[in-house]
Amino acid sequence: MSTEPPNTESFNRQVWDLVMTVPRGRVTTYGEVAKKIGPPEGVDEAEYRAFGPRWVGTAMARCPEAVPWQRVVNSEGRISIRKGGGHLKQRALLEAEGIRFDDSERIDLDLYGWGSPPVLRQRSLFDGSI
DNA sequence: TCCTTGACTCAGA
DNA sequence: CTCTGAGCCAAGG
Repeated sequence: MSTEPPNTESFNRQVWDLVMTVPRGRVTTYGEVAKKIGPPEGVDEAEYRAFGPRWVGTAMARCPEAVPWQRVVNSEGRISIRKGGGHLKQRALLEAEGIRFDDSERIDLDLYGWGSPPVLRQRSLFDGSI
């Protein structure tokens, strides 16, 4: 098991359900999603820490239409590039939601991260600072 | 059968 | 900041 968890069906469903709750204009990471879900039965913590994020990525690669897949980025706050050009559409969708990318193609997770403080976001939206 | 390829992350150098 | 290795497996060419 590495690219896929023991019970792929169940794990994927959990990933999709969770991502469904990420609000418009916000992003989360593969690692954060994995952490919130926690290791499936029979998978020890160490292994899950190592592969959970990848399993989430695999799940996202197969998500249903209704899932806001564009709101999941990597731990650096960058869009993971893959073959097929999906990353280009992802960037467009995120910008359309009001998410800004800095000069190095990175999203400020303190600002747009799922769990970031509202205060920070408001101030930034107001004067463009931070 | 062998080799490549995955929507990841973190620690080290 | 960049680049590697480790973690370690299934599917397809």
